[in-house]
Amino acid sequence: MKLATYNVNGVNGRLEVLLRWLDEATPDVVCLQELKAADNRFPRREIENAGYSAIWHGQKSWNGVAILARGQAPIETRRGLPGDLDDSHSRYIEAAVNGIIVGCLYLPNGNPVPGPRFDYKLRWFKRLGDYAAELIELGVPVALVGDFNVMPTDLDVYKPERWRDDALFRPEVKAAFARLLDQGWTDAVRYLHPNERIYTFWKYFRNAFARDAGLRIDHFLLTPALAAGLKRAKVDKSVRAWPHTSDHAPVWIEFS
DNA sequence: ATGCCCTCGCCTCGAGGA
Repeated sequence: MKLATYNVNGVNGRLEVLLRWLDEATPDVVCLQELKAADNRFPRREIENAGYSAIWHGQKSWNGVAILARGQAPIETRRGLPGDLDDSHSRYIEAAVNGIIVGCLYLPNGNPVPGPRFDYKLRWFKRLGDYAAELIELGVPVALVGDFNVMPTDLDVYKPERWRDDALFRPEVKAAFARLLDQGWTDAVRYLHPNERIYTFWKYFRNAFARDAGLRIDHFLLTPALAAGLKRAKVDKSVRAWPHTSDHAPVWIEFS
């Protein structure tokens, strides 16, 4: 099974790039983030014509997540993270697909630090941790996939010293990610490539992609049974160089 | 220390992104 994640930065503005990548990469299941589109603006027909069924949780202008599956319909199991009924951001959707549970998430950015946005990020991360603990206790195969907006270690940042005070790299945020690993989740890309510099995002500014000034912030967290079957992991870096591309590249893993 | 670029909205600049 080939499972992918792609922060598209606007699903309609990015539709041509998304469809081209789906055609070339043919992932079985795809988690999308930053749709930046209301539910009725999701390009369902174009994605179905590409061979994918989808569920999505949209929002006008901001956020928005979706799960796509090739040749089958994802069965929605959750929409929105538990723990705060007043949370209006569309940042989590979950489905049963291909015999596993896939949670697609877009964790808050959190900048500037300090401030209400950073507080919201920490609260959201706490809710994710509480829910992830429940999921892993179930003993069923689960993948938590998406844009976590955290670089877990110095190896995941082109210039760590420049990012120390940023919401993506603050100690509290790295600690929240580490707590997920302590629960028993496996960071799939890092597990397969323990010492490699791997980035999934490059700013649009300052020619960051050409300089390879990147960050690794898009992740796959796997329960033990899924991690045991891991075969490959790759960033489709070439997509980041396409015209009108996202600032993130698609990332995928393969497992049995 | 800041802006660099890019998205969306109802809009030709502002907010947010990371």
